[in-house]
Amino acid sequence: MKTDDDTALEVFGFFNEIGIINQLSTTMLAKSLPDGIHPSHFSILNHLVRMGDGKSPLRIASAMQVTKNTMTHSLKVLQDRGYIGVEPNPDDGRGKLVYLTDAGRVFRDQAILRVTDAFGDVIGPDQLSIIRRIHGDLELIRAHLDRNR
Amino acid sequence: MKTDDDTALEVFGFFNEIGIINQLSTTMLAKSLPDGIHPSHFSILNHLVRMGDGKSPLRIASAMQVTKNTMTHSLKVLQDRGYIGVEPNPDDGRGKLVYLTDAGRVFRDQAILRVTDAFGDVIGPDQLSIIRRIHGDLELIRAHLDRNR
DNA sequence: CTTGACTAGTTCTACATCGAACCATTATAG
DNA sequence: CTATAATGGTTCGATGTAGAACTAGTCAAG
Repeated sequence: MKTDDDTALEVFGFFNEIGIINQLSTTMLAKSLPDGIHPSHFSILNHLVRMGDGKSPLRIASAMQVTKNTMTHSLKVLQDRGYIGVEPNPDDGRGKLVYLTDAGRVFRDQAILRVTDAFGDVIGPDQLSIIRRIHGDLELIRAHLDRNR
Repeated sequence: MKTDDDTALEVFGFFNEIGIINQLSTTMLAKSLPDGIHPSHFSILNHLVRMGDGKSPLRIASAMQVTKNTMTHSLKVLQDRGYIGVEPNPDDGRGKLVYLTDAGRVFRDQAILRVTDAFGDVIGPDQLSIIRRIHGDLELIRAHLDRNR
């Protein structure tokens, strides 16, 4: 019969597996990006392209699951590189809005190509079918964790 | 018909989901550990308890998927706290061996209780069944990434 | 033996990230 | 209206982590 302890180990083992996969994939991603651009920066650009820009820093932070102070820092890096522009929100004196620049879009598109290449070398048909199989379940877990934070 | 780009987005979305789950679970874990003990530190203690101590720093680093310089740092923290002892390897003048102290074992056991509590509040039967369902697939992905690093 | 390649750990520097304290603006209650 | 609470961002200090260069010990080839 299963004890609570067994269950705990099961849960812990699961998140451990998640952590290592994250570690390995982040490292792969980092290696296929140019120097000075961290995976998290790329992720922000990608988010803005896919979801549309003109979002507030706080909204982006929430989507990326990082704190707002981290987002302040990351946006500064992207702004210094000329990939985004940050402007005050005309409707709210406290807020700001983030826009992609042309350079930002170009950089993101080129980065996608390089990243796709790098991952294509490692992710074969077998892995792809696993990814497709469990993606929905991962979404459920993520949504649940997010809701019960 | 599916293009390469669609596939890339699928793969990217998968790792993104993994990253967010990792982020959320790490944050949960961090909150249920006492101040000054990072999840990665806890993970090392846990590893030593489960796999047996007397391992070299490099072996532990490899198991945790961090670099050896990171491991040097983490072990120093654990040693300062009195949770581990580090001794020279009698069979290899270059190497060292890591041992758990009694305090380390006690701390780990207490931490397990607190962590189990915290996760028990969030992980219900539905989540547990998902975890059981996809754990094997995650192992496959992890092993593949590890092999093709 | 001795030299050159390899391995185990450390140190240094850089950076992403967090928590906490803080400022400015907006919203709400009395 | 005014005082208080809540919200959006920034700044500061601390810390985990990676990459590169380095030291010291081991191993292998001649």
